[in-house]
Amino acid sequence: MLSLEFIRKNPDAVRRAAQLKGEPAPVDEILRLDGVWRGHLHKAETTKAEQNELSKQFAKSRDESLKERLRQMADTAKSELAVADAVKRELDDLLLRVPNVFHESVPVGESEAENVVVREWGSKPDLGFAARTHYDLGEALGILDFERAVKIAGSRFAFLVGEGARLERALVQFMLDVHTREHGYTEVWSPLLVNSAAMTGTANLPKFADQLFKVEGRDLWLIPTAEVPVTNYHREEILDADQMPIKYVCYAPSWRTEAGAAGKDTRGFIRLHQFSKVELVKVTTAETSLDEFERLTRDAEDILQRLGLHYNVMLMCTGDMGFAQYKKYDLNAWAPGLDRYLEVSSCSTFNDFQAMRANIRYRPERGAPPRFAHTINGSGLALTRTIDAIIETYQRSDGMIAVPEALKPYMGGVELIGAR
RNA sequence: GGGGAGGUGGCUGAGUGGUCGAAAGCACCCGCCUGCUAAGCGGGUAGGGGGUGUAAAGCUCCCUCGAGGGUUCGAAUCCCUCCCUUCCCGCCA
Repeated sequence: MLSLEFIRKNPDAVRRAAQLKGEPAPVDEILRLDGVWRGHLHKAETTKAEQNELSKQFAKSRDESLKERLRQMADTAKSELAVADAVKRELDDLLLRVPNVFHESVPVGESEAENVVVREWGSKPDLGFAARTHYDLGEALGILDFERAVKIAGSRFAFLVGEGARLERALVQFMLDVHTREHGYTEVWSPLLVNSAAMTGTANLPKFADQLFKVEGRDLWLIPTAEVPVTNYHREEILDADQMPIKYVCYAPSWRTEAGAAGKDTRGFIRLHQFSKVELVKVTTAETSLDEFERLTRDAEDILQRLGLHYNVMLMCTGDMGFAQYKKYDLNAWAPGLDRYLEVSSCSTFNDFQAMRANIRYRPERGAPPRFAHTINGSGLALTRTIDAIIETYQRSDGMIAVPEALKPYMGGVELIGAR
């Protein structure tokens, strides 16, 4: 969230950022309630101060004639505070609904059409024959099964079978190994159900409740990304600056309702209610967050390069970047069969927006007052669509799929999927 | 699931109605002392919010002893609800 203080001092900047993001922002209502809140709070606190003073006198003198005044003061302080608290709750709720501002390097734009490709790696492969889609190939090879998933769970679910499931496991191992051994991340295994406080910390609540699966009758939600539990790992903590940046990598399944995506990507292994992801999360100081964000993006890109997949890096424009993000890159891998790019990673930095919600702070130096940390995350990578890109990029004219060099050590001797 | 114990500052741990945001110890910081280090001596060290201030500093007030309610002029201390930790029993991958 943005702090009340920041909104007080920069109401126009907040309004402008929200408008360019295409998000509503109740700035006027916040400023109004802020005045009301402070009025009642001030009254409550001054009354309380008088009461405390007189109460001390009473403790000494036991002068019963003071009691009636004390009682009145207590009543006044209590009722004023009750009003102040009620207004503050309303205010806090509105604050959670104000979108983040964005970095000056973010292009202004309304839709994905105004996103900017900042770099590309590799080129579209020339297969020498008509490329088939991953779902066509996958079903033919028996490594992807959508029909049976419908029977078990419904649409937007899938089974990976045999060498398909093995491919997913190989990718997970490969990515975790690279990020832990070469990029310096600490591996984390986390709860896959989290409470509302955690969801609020990463800004999935209150605005995006309809995107989440909820456990009936309990304050537990299925995570839409490991970003939620891992970022919240340090909630309510004050960290030491010298232990930062903190870097975690976490493999976890993710669940999303895909509300609002009806009819979109219904075909194929692209947009599912459940998918796997290796997630990168950093908690950094204010000074280093932009650099660390660039590095995290490169760490994710490194996986694509090692897999030999053509991709681009796209800088999201204001209208396409989202409520909480301060700056965001998407990594899009080329899928020759689909003849389009697939978003395999989304890397974002949040400034102190999430840290403020989750109350993650650090002490810049010994004895200094705590500051809010900066949080960063990105997929490194999403498994589902990476598998699509691999299948379509490494397909052969005979319908079999070559295993990328980097994955061979993880495939238990399988070098060609479909050969058996 | 049943029963017992317990949640206090960075840590350990006192504190059962007022003078307690909180003894003491540890840790850490600043001085002094000292060939150097250690020891010793003195001082300091929680977080949040409001007001004032151009701002920083400062001053001042309020809140916070797991969370939320309640009793009381006054609550870390009494009462209620919830959460969590731990031990014993039961169950279980």
